[in-house]
Amino acid sequence: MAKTGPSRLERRVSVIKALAHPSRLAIAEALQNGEQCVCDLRDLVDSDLSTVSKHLAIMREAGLLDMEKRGLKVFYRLRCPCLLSFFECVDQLSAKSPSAPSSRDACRSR
Amino acid sequence: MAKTGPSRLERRVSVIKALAHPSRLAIAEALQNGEQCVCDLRDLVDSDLSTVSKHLAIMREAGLLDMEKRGLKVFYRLRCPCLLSFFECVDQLSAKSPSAPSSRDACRSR
DNA sequence: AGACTATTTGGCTATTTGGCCAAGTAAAGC
DNA sequence: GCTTTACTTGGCCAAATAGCCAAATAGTCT
Repeated sequence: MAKTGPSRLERRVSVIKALAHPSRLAIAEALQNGEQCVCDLRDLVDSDLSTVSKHLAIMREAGLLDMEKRGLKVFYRLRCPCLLSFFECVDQLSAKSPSAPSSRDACRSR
Repeated sequence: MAKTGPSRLERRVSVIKALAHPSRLAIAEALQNGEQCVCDLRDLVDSDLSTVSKHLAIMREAGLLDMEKRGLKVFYRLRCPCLLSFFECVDQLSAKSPSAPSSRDACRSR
């Protein structure tokens, strides 16, 4: 039963990669307020529809998004609201300038 | 005072990008157990020392790591322990197969 | 069926990223 | 001051990623 598949590390990386792009991150942020169709998201990130569609495919394959077709439109939504806490962590890390002198306590929890 | 600098989105992206690579993520995970020197981390990810050093620079510039030179060795440590909760979120997202039928409740908190 | 709208997919190039080697720097030991 | 150890930096090439256009698909409407 050689059901090896991607390791935990690889799965983690694919989720993180799916957020590691300005347009994709902006999409994830926007979807925190509820589902949106592809054309709305295209307006948000202002790039070609095909480009947006490919970004969404990456996020979907990483497990970030669910899609649902209703009529002509396809609606995407976050599969997990835990992104909120995820972003809080990211913001704490990005709050201070890189390795600045007094940055040792960028997060209070230490 | 045109002190624009990188936007919040760009800063978030740079933190996330710094984790979006198997070696870098493995390093971040390892550092959850405390600081390590570069040569230890090189053993961990098993690539050229120069490659590891560049990975560490990326993580440092993103604000993820602090470095400290003691004697000949350079020690790196996480600047923020909130990565734990970050990874919990990532794991919830990566736990289920992409958009599988019954995956709507990959996270209980909904 | 044909036209129209919304989205995805394929193909192509341009840019970015990753990794190795070689050279450079910095602290320690002799 | 020369050697060794521990790392960083620069250069170069290969591979991955991003974005655009054109073509394909799917659902609506007439």
